[in-house]
Amino acid sequence: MYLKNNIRRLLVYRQCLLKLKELGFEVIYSYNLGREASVSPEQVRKDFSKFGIKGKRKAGYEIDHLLEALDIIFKKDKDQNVILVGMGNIGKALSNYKGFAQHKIVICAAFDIDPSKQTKSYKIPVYPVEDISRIVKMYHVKIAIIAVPKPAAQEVCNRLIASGIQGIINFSPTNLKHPKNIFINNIDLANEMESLIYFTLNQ
Amino acid sequence: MYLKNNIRRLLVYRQCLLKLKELGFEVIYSYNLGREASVSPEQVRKDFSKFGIKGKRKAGYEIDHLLEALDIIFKKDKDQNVILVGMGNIGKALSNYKGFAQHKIVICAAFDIDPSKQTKSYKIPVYPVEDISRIVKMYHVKIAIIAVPKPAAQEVCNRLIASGIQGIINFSPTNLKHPKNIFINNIDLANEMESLIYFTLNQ
DNA sequence: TACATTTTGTTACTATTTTCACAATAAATT
DNA sequence: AATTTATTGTGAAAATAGTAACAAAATGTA
Ligand SMILES: NC(=O)c1ccc[n+]([C@@H]2O[C@H](COP(=O)([O-])OP(=O)(O)OC[C@H]3O[C@@H](n4cnc5c(N)ncnc54)[C@H](O)[C@@H]3O)[C@@H](O)[C@H]2O)c1
Ligand SMILES: NC(=O)c1ccc[n+]([C@@H]2O[C@H](COP(=O)([O-])OP(=O)(O)OC[C@H]3O[C@@H](n4cnc5c(N)ncnc54)[C@H](O)[C@@H]3O)[C@@H](O)[C@H]2O)c1
Repeated sequence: MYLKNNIRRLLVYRQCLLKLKELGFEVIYSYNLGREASVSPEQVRKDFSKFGIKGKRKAGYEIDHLLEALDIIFKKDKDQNVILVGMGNIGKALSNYKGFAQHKIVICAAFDIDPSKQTKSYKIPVYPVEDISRIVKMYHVKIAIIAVPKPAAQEVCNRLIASGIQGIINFSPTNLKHPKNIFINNIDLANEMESLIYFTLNQ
Repeated sequence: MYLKNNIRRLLVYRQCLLKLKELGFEVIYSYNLGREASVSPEQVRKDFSKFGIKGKRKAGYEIDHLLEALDIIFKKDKDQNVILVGMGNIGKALSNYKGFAQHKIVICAAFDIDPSKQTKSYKIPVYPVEDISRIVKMYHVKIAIIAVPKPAAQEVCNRLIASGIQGIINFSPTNLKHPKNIFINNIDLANEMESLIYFTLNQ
């Protein structure tokens, strides 16, 4: 079953629901949430329906109930440890970001090849790359972020996979070779800009 | 016509082609490129076909010809000026990045509400937000990047649109309200991590 | 030149996603 | 209690995307 867009939308709904809750709402209708998330009301209902999340006819959905259901889907009962490789521009930005905490995402360690980055002056400890395997095992880490220059990315990827990492966010603008049981989410910021430019300029 | 995935794949092909060219290839077959881009050969051919890009039966595609065709599709004949609002963690990372140049993307100015950021010590000039409209008009800027905290994002978005911006990359984790002729590409890094975690943990 | 081989380009097919339509039902109103 | 109204949940229809199959074309070979 192909659920990619579905999952992405659920995550958007989650953020909208937190916002709406903060604004004092306790119950929402599919069209409220749809308006907030830029999605059609039918799509909202179908997305919830696919995961067996129920509302009440005429009375909409209880926000707290939705958030609980989403927490179960996304396993938000405990923190998810993540490691970061490459303490450069992007790596530093990510390691400084406080917003991951409320998603229960914790960057528990970072790694860099440059000894001058391996200090305790960052918010998270920065180790040499040789320590990846040890730390991954120690903290049962499944997810890693690659934020190294393009020429180093494949080598880092291989090392991560050999250490037991199962999912990778890759910021380097290159398509990494990997076994098909490993998930890779490429975030290519230049391509994101280009595609925005394309759609903007072609009306 | 819904071309979103198509366009994204073309951008991936572009990066693969540049790499393959660097490795000395002059001609590639759909399966070479497909392997490099993690896409089926049929999909590669279909994508090109949709944009009228032709190869030669039995002789594949000339890399230079493909790159030229892609340059036309993505209007790479001249630099594309882009502005950046918010000179914090993400803003600084983006403004330091040298890789945009080879995509002909130029961050020509940045803006921040904090006077201490409005210095000439960054690689690009940082102005107060009141100057957005003036600079946008002066440089004919169509595209902006929002890298401000969530609570400021909508207000910044409104100002950008009022100044004539037509496309926005939004790093703040919120769904911006906007007229439908404006394109918004939301890059929500926490959600990207969450969706990777979802797919990784659900096998 | 005829024949075999390879690879594109496209059409037909399949799968998935989104939209539409409306019955079911809960709440509100008379 | 009956009626009206609003909203969900879902099955059917439409749109989109991706896969497979294969004829057409280019190249190589006997
Ligand atoms: N900065 C941006 O805004 C931006 C935008 C788009 C894409 N990217 C991509 O993101 C990646 C990181 O970009 P950046 O600007 O942070 O780069 P950067 O050069 O600032 O940082 C890279 C870091 O990786 C470390 N490193 C190099 N080789 C390593 C290895 N083998 N193992 C471990 N660490 C290693 C370096 O010491 C450095 O600290 C790059 O691939 C870049 O193309 C960055
Ligand atoms: N840093 C990350 O890794 C990361 C990860 C995910 C999401 N984000 C999101 O990206 C956005 C930026 O994150 P950051 O870490 O760079 O934040 P930051 O706090 O480091 O920087 C924000 C910058 O915006 C400026 N600013 C505030 N209000 C403004 C206004 N009204 N007009 C112009 N400038 C204004 C501030 O002065 C500051 O320089 C946030 O919305 C954040 O949620 C960041």
